Amino acid sequence: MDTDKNHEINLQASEKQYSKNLLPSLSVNSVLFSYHNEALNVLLLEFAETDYFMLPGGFIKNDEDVDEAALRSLKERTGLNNIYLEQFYVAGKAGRTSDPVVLEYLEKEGYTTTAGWLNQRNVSVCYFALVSEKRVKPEIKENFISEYKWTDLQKLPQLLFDHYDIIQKAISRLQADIDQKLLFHNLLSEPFTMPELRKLYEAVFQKQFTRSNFQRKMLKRNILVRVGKKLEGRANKAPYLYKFKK
Amino acid sequence: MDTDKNHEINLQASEKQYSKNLLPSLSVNSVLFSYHNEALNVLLLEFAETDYFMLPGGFIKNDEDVDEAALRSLKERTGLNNIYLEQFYVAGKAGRTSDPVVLEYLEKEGYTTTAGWLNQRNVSVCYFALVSEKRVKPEIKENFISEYKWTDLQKLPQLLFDHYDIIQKAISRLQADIDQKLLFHNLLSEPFTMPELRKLYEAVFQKQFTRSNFQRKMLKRNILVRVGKKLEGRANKAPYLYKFKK
DNA sequence: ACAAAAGTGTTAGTTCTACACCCATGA
DNA sequence: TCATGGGTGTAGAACTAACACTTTTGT
Repeated sequence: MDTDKNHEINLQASEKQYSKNLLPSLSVNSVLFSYHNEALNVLLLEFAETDYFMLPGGFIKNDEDVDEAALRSLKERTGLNNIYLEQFYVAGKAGRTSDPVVLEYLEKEGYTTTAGWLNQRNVSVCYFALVSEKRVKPEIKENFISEYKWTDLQKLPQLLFDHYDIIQKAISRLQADIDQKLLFHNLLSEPFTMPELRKLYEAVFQKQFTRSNFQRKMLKRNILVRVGKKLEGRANKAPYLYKFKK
Repeated sequence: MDTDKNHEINLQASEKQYSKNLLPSLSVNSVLFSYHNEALNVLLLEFAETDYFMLPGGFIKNDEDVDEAALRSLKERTGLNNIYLEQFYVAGKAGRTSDPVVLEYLEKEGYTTTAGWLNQRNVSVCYFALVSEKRVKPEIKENFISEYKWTDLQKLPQLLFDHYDIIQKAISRLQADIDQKLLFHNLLSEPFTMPELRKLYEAVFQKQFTRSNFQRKMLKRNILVRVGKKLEGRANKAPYLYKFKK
């Protein structure tokens, strides 16, 4: 009974998507990381002035690779072209998109349950992206989105759906890949100093690294080139500047 | 023009799936690994007596988690319940399901392009599964599938779609996870000997491990318990037997 | 006794870790 | 000249890799 009814609802919503040449029941979500103020930040969107936040996402066109869809939706949102993007997870739980906060809001505002993309069955292919600070100017044009903000990972607000879990999985994957794939150069603007690089690692792994050993380890990998000295007005020895070796 | 036509085709096929309560455009595929004859094997299905093979897969019910769908389709195919299953990739290229071999076969046999699940746009959530040898009795009930076989990874036949890439990605992920998540105990039947365990590692990584060092490394991790000696009729010292410590 | 293959030991080399020491800079 | 913080050195521990030696077993 009840499942039959839900099925009808899904079918209708799905046909709407098809009419726009979009794959039904499927979407992408992106965990967009930046490094700012010595902390790892993530881009969040506020849902309808509820103080609840969510990850940016988008749908997939019929004739478009899923990877392309992720790149396109980020480009549309941030204007950025050369973003490092990595697929890391599929969120596929059946009930993942029925969030009480959203349902209550829709009911209060008089939306029918077929109103939009919010509460139908949805499987999401999740990506994380790395961007240098300040390169991004997000734009909000979607329905239900009232605001965006960069949030320190240690101070996450309340998140809708399963987006908290998705963020945690993104962090795990970033930690696993940052060394192997040398991802850090997507988060720092060149040139950078060794202490800056170390603090980035400390933000990513949420732990301290011994200063001297960290420097030795990075230098031994032969992936950095010194490009001079940093002459800052600080009461200490000026650190060297480094660039990432191509 | 042409894209509009394809769109119509997809929509029709999609509605067929909905009528069976299945999510459209989305499926799961499983790379089912076993360890047999000192080699890593993978379960493949032959497509319509063409000598081309493919991975087992299945669709996702409307009210079912994607993970559940993967488990269910494996259970239906192999009868196994407690399988280790891990999601590792999403194959999402737009053209991935149009394989010339399949298209030619369908045309030759007089199928229309809306005939089945074979050549519509499809995004596949990929899992790898680990099973002890001999526990599996695959059954073939699908259309177009003429045979199944376990194949040595070093002797793969020609594969349809992007299934070769998927298998390679599965191996990479298995290599990355086998130590961390102690996956080997899903591939060996207990009790096992240290040489057997070593040969499993050599099959997974396709390289030799020094006998003495491998033993030391595994024992130091404190995850194995000796349960006696193997008294085999072999002209050499009988190796110890081990079980996996829970 | 011998071959085969398992268990154990040894040694040199490398890497990790903690900490000490020195150096440059601005107040 | 002092505090701050970056750069470099070093000794001990831990880990790695190659190889030698010993033990068990069936023929």
